[in-house]
Amino acid sequence: MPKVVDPEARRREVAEAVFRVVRRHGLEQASLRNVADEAGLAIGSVRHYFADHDDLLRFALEELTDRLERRILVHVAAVRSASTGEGRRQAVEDLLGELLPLDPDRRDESEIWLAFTTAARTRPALRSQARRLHEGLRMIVGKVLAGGGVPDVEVETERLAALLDGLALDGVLQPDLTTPEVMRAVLRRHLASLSTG
Amino acid sequence: MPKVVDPEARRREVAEAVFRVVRRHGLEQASLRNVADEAGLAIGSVRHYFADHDDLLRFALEELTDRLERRILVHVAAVRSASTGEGRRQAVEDLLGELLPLDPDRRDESEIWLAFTTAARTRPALRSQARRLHEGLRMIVGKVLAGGGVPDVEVETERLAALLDGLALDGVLQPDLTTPEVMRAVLRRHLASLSTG
DNA sequence: AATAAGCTAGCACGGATGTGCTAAAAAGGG
DNA sequence: CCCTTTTTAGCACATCCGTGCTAGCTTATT
Repeated sequence: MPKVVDPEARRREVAEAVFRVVRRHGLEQASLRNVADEAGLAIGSVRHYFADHDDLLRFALEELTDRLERRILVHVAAVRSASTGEGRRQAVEDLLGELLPLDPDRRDESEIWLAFTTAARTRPALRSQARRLHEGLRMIVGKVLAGGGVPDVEVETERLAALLDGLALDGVLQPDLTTPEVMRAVLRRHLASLSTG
Repeated sequence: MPKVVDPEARRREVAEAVFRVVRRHGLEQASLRNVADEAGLAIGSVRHYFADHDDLLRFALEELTDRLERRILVHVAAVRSASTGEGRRQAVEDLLGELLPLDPDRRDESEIWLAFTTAARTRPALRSQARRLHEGLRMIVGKVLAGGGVPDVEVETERLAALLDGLALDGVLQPDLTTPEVMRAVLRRHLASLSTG
């Protein structure tokens, strides 16, 4: 009977506003007021869709996870179909590159990822989702390595995953030093050393 | 004529209080009030030693940098003196291990490092010091690799530095998964692959 | 003992934050 | 057309923040 608004779509729009605020001014500035302003809504409207502030941030992190997962899954299929050799090498590089701030879109996503995962250390509301994201990434990396016949999969998984996390961190915090070219070169070098070593 | 208090020592004590608050509750909780409470001082006393809030955080980050630098420099000498072979390998591992959360002390330091460097992205007051820290670490890693006769020093420096950053990040955020043993194994594996590859 | 300076304590202000609550507005089904 | 229910808007309150000020305390020197 009333104005019908897909509540899930609305929540996603608000999450987008959260992302923009976080990118520009950091997670600690993602207050209800700032987010509502950024979304062009009144604070009361935002609160109608979210139980409280924690609920808002939690949903935003879930949204980020979903988006990332969707993007990665496409590449997983590509790696599977690219049977072997050079084709597979490129597919793996493309897959892992999705986790690095190589272009403006992925840069935004990495900035948001970094803000949320680090915040999760002291924000209980974010911990479980941050944990899920962390484990999901390890699972993907582990499967890629196992599929490539890399020995010592456990250590190598953590090594590659840590390298990706570190590259993303550096690329976000010192983008003029850790440029996309540098990140690509490092990733390629690492993958090459896994094949020969 | 008045009670004489070494002001620099006082500033360092307050910085310690900042560190404790940051470790426990995050950088965004390091307000003048919380820090003063933690230090057992009145807010007015803290403000007597620091021009403003930015000055406090800036000094704390400089203090962290100094402490880290002092610890690393000892190991640099050790690496230089350990001429070659197994002795050098262990010395290098010990040096780089200082940058990882391998024990409670270094864990504290890594937590604080992560909080400050990530905060520097959106806090202008911290940017220059965070930059200096970042570059200092690269310099150390670069020299270690060059001294070890590693080819492609530039790419390898960024690769190892990113790996260390990533390991520290994971060790801080998921300490039950990325344990000291895991970190040590990954670091050792990486260093080994540099020698043989 | 008097004094002058460093040091400590804390009040007051304007602004921001999360949340409880109320009331207006909007719009599709009767 | 009207009514019901979702959606929107916003006020009010307690709390916290950084900072400008102003006193009072403490103590080494004269």
